Amino acid sequence: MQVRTPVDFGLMIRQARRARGMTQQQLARAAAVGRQWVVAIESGKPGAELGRVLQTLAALDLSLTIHGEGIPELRSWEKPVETVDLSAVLEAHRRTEP
Amino acid sequence: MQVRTPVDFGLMIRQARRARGMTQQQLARAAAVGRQWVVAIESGKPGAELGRVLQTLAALDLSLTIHGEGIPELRSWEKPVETVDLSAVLEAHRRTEP
DNA sequence: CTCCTGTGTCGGCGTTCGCCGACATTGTCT
DNA sequence: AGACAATGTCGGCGAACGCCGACACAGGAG
Repeated sequence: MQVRTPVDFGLMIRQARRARGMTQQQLARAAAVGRQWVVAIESGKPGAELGRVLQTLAALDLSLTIHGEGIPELRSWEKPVETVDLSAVLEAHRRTEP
Repeated sequence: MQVRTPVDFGLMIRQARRARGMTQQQLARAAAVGRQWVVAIESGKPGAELGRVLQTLAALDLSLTIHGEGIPELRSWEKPVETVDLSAVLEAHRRTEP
């Protein structure tokens, strides 16, 4: 789901919170923010501080992805391990030493 | 690319800005924020306000995606148009009226 | 009906943000 | 060498943030 505005964040957070059966109070504790702040962010407050937003997303186990020109698809440590065709390697080896 | 912390946002924004050959000043103008603010966000300021961050991402033509349990994959208006096998439809029609 | 929970709003307070102007530093030109 | 652009940092100021306590208003459960 794409997010373009603070309101989008609000809707997503509320939706995820409800889906987990959490109350605003519980989410606030889990994210280490005030309950009021949760009310504010869920209503789409544009002035909300980035750090707390990310804390909240983490508390809800939500993940954020960014993409566009000049942005790699994955982080270096997220890169899948290079795959190898083991059979081909063994076959090649057998040919060298029958 | 996944973003978890304000620093991640900073790195991505800087990378995208450079990829577009923009200066901090230009980005600041395009995003309607102060040049200093760009310096701050690129260094990963956690207190940065959400609204400006989104403005900046938009100015760089970057898109944010959120996913997790309870979050739909697409917005309603983003749902791909239902595909139809035109050939099958025509074929079926031919069978009814040869 | 009453009690309780969940949510939204108010005022107050201390902290922090964001903008501006100015300066220092670095790297790249001629 | 000097000149210039780009970046990062400082202080000051007004505005907004976020937390707290308290209250009002549904909505259910007893």
